Amino acid sequence: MPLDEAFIDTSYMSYTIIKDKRVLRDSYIPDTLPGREEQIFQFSRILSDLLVDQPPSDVAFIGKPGTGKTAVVKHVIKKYRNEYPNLRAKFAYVNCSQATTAYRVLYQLNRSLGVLVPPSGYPFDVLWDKFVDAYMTSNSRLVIVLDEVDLLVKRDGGRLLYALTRLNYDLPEELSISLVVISNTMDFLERLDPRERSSFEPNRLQFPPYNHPQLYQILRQRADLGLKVGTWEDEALQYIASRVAQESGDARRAIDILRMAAELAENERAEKLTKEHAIMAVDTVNEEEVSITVRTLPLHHRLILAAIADVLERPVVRAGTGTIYRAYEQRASLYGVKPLTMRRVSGILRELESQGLIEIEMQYGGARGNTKVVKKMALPLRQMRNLLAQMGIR
DNA sequence: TATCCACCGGAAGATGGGGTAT
DNA sequence: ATACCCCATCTTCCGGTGGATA
Repeated sequence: MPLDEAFIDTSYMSYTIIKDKRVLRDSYIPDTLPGREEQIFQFSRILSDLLVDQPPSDVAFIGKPGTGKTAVVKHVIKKYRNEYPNLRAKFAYVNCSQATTAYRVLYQLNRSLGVLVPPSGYPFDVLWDKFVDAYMTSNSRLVIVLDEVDLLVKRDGGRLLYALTRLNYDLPEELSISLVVISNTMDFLERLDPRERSSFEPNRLQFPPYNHPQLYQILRQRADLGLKVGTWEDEALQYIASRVAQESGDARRAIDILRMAAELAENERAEKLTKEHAIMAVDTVNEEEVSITVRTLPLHHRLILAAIADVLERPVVRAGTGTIYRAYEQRASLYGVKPLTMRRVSGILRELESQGLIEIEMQYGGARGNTKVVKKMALPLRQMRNLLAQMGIR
């Protein structure tokens, strides 16, 4: 018997529940996607034009966060790459949340064609020409996936989309560019100006929120792959599934909760992941998420958040933009910085809303005027205060 | 019916900080 | 060193908005 065996403490191992942590992250893409069979079928069918060397039509994936849009795209593209290695087609995937400007998207596209250009400092036209040149000589059809395209369109107004679709008219028969755009909402299509809309009319693939049985299947799949046999109770999965189905149908969130529940169970050296762990995990995931986003917030965003807490503390006062702004001015002078303008603060309130840190409701009319009113924060006031205090704002 | 209040949100320009090329 | 680029963040400016009020 090996000598060192006696010196290794293996007792903690018997409590281990997690088998493969990667599986419990939402970036992991499993071999099958429960509940998205129809979308996979549709998208595969659209791409199948490539098999007869025809250009596939453009597609728009529409659906709320965590409804499997990105997963379906990656899944199907992977399948095509594996099953048809000799296909005369290239796929390029760009996530516009990392590349929010036309310049940076083009930078990514160049890279995926093997052209290295500087990440900034170059004239846009040069990047465009390089891209076109590189594509012309590639001798294959191109499918460009633009994930979170609404972020790009918001800034760029869709000029890049227009340029890319227009390019098709100048290409020879055997070349083509097809766009697959992914978006949370449909309103980015309305943001495009009329000229663009007439040349860009994608097929629409809807991604509805997952329901309870679908979420259960997803969790079941992750548990089977990522957790050890017999270390979890079915009830826990059912609880997460029903909870998430009610509030959002967001699979990403369900998977997060499952992972957190498993970690909680391990931490207290439980033998099994139970429903109680799942219940606790819901709150913990919330806290963790908020804490992470608040930590990355710039100074003035934090001051505004603190000002909102100040105002909400006095329930008599309406937490409208004006009141919040005056509280923020005090915070700023206390902190010794020059306050931003009201226009800017108004915009930041919207930013905080879209980051899920506050809830806003519009109130129209009256002598009090039109204003945003903050209804509540993502965490109880005390917790939010603590968080801000940790960052020197008290 | 006109006006006003108190804020909304688009557009455009300023600012400052990153970069490249010569 | 100089002359260009890109770009996020703010400021400035300004035409809405809709019930309350005169």
